[in-house]
Amino acid sequence: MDAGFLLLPEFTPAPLRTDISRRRRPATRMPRPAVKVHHLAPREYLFVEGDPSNDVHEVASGAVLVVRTLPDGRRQIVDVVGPGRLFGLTASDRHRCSAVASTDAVVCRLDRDVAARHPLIADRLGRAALVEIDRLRDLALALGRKSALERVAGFLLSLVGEPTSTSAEIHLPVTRAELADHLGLTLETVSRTTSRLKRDGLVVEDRGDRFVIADCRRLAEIAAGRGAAAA
Amino acid sequence: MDAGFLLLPEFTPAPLRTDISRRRRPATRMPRPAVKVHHLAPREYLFVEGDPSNDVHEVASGAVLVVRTLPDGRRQIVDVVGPGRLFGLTASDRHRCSAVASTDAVVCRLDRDVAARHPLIADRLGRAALVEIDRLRDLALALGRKSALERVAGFLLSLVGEPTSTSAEIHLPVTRAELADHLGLTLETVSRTTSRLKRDGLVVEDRGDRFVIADCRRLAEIAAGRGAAAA
DNA sequence: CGGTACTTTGACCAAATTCAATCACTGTGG
DNA sequence: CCACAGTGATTGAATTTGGTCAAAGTACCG
Repeated sequence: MDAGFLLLPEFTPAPLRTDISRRRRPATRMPRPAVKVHHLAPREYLFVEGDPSNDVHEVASGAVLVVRTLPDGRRQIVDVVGPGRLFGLTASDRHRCSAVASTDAVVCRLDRDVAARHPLIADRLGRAALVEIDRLRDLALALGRKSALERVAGFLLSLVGEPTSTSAEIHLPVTRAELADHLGLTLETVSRTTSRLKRDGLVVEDRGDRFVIADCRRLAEIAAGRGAAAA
Repeated sequence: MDAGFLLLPEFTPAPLRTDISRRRRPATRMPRPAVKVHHLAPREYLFVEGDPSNDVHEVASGAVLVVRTLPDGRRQIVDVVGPGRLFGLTASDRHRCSAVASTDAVVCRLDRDVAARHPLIADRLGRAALVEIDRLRDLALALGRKSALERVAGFLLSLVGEPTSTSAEIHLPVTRAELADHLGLTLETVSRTTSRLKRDGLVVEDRGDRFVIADCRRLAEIAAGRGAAAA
């Protein structure tokens, strides 16, 4: 596990990666704040709703789901956090979400106040909060106004690193059920939708959690609601 | 217009109010950053998607809608901003949302970098960002997992100031269409839902934009998905 | 009084959910 | 090595929630 190297590095507008391809280090030397490293098995919880929100977290490897739950069990995954991204931000002194690993994962935990006193980290924290806002607005747009096809297309695209190539290989770090809980759908609808994408030749699947997007541009058109058959 | 007094005061976890009931001032004296005051008519835009995001805004009076739009015109209102709240936060150097007044409104505009250098305001900005994250997560939960009835009930409750009394009077600062665009519904569904709430005696309506919530507790149960007839 | 903008209501429709098998893959034990 | 759970994914049929289309209804304003 190479988690120890990822000590709250400079912010990366990181795409979701399940492997760590490079390491970054702060531009200046500061006293290292104490970071606790956690290893999580799939479905293992890091914190749950109601826990004190004294610390912030960073994913070193794997993926962590941030989940908001209704009393009757319905749940909305508000974030799928991949390596290099911070999570656990809230204005409240208690978490209003839970955090679960969706794969084997390593996360770094850092005391919130310590982080706030460390100028470099504090800056990164502020930036991460703003990025989170942008991300959540996109999610709201998807949940409120997009069709199942558009939502799924958008999510698959979000797994692609650079928005470049016309084709890309991605790894789904979540099950269909989790995808459904993230996209406000049922797992059956998600399954039908991915099947349709395959049937239409937009993606090729190998082994359930591994996809090849045939044409990112087309998929992006669909995700943006500009696709021919948006429904 | 008493907007001049509201010079980015201390953060208030303010409920949506369309009248200014009190003023606050910073705890310490700092050189006043230059604030520009804007008066907006209903449906007047303050900024649109793509505009440079060089400044942050605060609503002094009225209400402002922050809107994310799809190329084909579908839109998601990601925030309904009432007096005392900041808006216009983003990680990007260009706005990815538009901001429109839904009523006559007064907003204060402040340069972002100036704000960042002003410790008190910077602090408030950071806090506001975290509050925004919590708010957007709630919205995502509503859009992704709640029924029309639950969404409308939740929105009406969000208009109530203190979460105290068993009954409360509220003012809707938005049209049915705007409410629909905020809750991911159509205006017809919103209308049907408010009608149902009236029929069931949960709210009483006078004059379209003025409601009396009969029993906040019951409405909260419904909004949380615990209500008897959640559908 | 007529016009405009917004809201309500109704009838019908469709996208997505629900319920229910079935299928595919993995790992285990005989 | 193969049968068999067990987990997750897919597919199908029926249902439902909310959307679409259309027609009134209501309030406000010149």
